[in-house]
Amino acid sequence: MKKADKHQKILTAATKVFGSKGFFSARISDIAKEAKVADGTIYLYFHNKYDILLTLFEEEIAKLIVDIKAALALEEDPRRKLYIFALHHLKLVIEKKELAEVLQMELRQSSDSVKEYRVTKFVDYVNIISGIIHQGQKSGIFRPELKPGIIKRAFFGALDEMSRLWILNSDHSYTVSDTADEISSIFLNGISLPT
Amino acid sequence: MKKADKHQKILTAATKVFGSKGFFSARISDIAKEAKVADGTIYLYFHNKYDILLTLFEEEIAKLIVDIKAALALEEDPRRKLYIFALHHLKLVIEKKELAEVLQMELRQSSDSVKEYRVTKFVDYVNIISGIIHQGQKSGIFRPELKPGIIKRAFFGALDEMSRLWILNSDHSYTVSDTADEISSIFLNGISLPT
DNA sequence: GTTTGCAATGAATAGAAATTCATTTTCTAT
DNA sequence: ATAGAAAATGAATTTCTATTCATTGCAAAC
Repeated sequence: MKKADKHQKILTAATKVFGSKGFFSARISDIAKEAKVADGTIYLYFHNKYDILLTLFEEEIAKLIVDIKAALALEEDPRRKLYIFALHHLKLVIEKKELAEVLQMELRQSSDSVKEYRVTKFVDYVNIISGIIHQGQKSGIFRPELKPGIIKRAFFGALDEMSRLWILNSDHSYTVSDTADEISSIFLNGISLPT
Repeated sequence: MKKADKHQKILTAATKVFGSKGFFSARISDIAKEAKVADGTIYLYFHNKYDILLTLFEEEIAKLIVDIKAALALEEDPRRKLYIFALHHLKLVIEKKELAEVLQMELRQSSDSVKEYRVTKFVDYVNIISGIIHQGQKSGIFRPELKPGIIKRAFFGALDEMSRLWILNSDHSYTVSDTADEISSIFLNGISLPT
């Protein structure tokens, strides 16, 4: 097995374990077991437990940003873009459940190092939304008096809370597309100028 | 000092410590120090570390639900009610910063016991919103095809995400009332029937 | 002033788990 | 086939901190 493979294998295992038990309750030996390597092997690839979490963020959120930007590049209309963002985000939550669980929990930790991290990668992701709002305001589709800084948060928060419902309760009363429809519909009605 | 005082003193200290370091990184000795009691004293009032967290939820969220229900009882119009909820919630975040931090973080933990807890108290709180939506739909003010189960989440998520911004970044670009205005305005526009 | 019972203390204990490292296994080049 | 290097192993060590409990302090009762 190539070195890169084992790096990824450990990260995948860590995602699973962190996702189900949370960072603090996860033991290195759990991750090792899941990845089918010895405990010590993990230290050949990562400095320590926290480094695994950081690397996971770094690599996974980066991928995510690339993906969603690619999807958005195909659209011009800000209204469509907002919908695409919602759909894409919610799909991700279903398809990469474990990763979503890790993000859900760990982004909220208040350890200083996570705080510092958050202001880089995570904010990049959320700023994609304010970009869309901005564009819509410039082209006269969205109400100009609304603050993109608040809307991006509100919109992201709305999506994120739905994820929480799905992840924590395994509740699937609502489908991804119903939810994306309904949330973007509320927001689009809420922020669009009357025509 | 009366017994009840010390119980409260420890809870207050715990709120502060959990809020700033998170449950897992907080040491019992940190809490003891903050409360100005000996480590052992804490065990005269609580069974264990986790019991402190649970009690904190139990007592504080209960107070919160009572408060907000009282404020809402004074209003009849569902549109006003939604605004009041937003304002009340955001005010709380500012006034009881440490409690808000604890809720932010700990409600997202995936330990089974927290999960179980969440389905009782916390859901009661969020259900206040769906109650308002329901009322508004019955009286023909809100679009009837929207699902209260999604809206409540979206609305709560939007508020909660703003809290996160304030708590984690000490960012105060936006005031409480501006934010409550803007978020409830977006939602009210988004969910109301055209008049 | 002494006894009694409850509350508080904090040093000692115990358990858990992150990390290390001497040893073993696997791979690579000759 | 074999030496030497590189990677992997997992038992032993170290660290950390929740919890315990023998001791001390204190206030009311007698």
